[in-house]
Amino acid sequence: MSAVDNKMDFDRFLKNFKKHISNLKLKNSLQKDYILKALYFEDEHLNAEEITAKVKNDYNIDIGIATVYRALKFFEDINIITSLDIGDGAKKYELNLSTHHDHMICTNCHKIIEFNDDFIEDSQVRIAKENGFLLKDHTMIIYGICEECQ
Amino acid sequence: MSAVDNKMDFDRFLKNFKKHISNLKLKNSLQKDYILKALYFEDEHLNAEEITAKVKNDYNIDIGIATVYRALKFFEDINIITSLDIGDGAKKYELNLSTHHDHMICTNCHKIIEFNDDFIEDSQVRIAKENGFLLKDHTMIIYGICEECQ
DNA sequence: CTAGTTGCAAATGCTTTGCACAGGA
DNA sequence: TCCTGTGCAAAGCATTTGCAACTAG
Repeated sequence: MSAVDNKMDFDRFLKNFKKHISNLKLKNSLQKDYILKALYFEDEHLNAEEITAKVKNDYNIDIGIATVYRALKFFEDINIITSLDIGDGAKKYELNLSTHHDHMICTNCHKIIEFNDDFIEDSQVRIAKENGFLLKDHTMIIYGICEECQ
Repeated sequence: MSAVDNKMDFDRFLKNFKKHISNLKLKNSLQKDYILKALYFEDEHLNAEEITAKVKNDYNIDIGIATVYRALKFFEDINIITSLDIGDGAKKYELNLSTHHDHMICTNCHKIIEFNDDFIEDSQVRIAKENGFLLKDHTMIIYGICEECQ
């Protein structure tokens, strides 16, 4: 995908987001826009500190880490981002752009690989049903050693 | 299972544990014994603070929370306990008594249900292989609303 | 004997909160 | 305007670490 497409896509994404929170009668801000931009253009999963640094340095926006944490909680509440705790200190965050996916993490270099598996999705539905649960969501993390680290 | 059986089982478990760390040329302690006892006899998944309280109050053993954290890390390293982060603050810990299992959590009452699913286990092996990962472990948490809370 | 363990308290690191001010609807 | 969001600094919490005393092997 070219940089131009990427930018166009982000503009569309941002427009949808603004409409969405407008419908919810919530308030937006410059800072929130740029946090989304950071998450959109960064392939890695970012934590709060990394987002703060990126918005400050790359986009030259004045922002405090408290604002980032508040915005991330806001985004998670309205379900446009997902947080991921891989157990190495700070939580990482990612946009909910595509369908649900899970994560595989290299315990050596901490690389994160996303995967989507229909069997897992189906199993989750079945297991919830078997236990009388009303399914909401699931997270699955597979730990291993990636090809390069072996 | 009766209380007597339970006690016998724990005695056997503890004896095996002592032999295990003796083989590894590691050192045991009274405190570690009682942390294992707390985990063994408590059905709930306990966090560090709860373990400390139980050892202190129920078994009248002098223990500090730092020791509990250090012991838990020790146990996790030699693979006799597993930690579980359900995202509500402190990590919870459980003994590795039976085979691997995953968790389903009620987002309303925070009840934890354990389940074991062969399809999930198989999928995990297959996904790791597909991505060239050397499989080590996985965690899966299904979130939903339990029968009573619906 | 001595390396690893303990309790305590202080330190750390991530996240949240109080407050006065600024800015979006 | 009004209400909510913001940056800053301080507070909060779970977890870790330094240290001197202790203890299992």
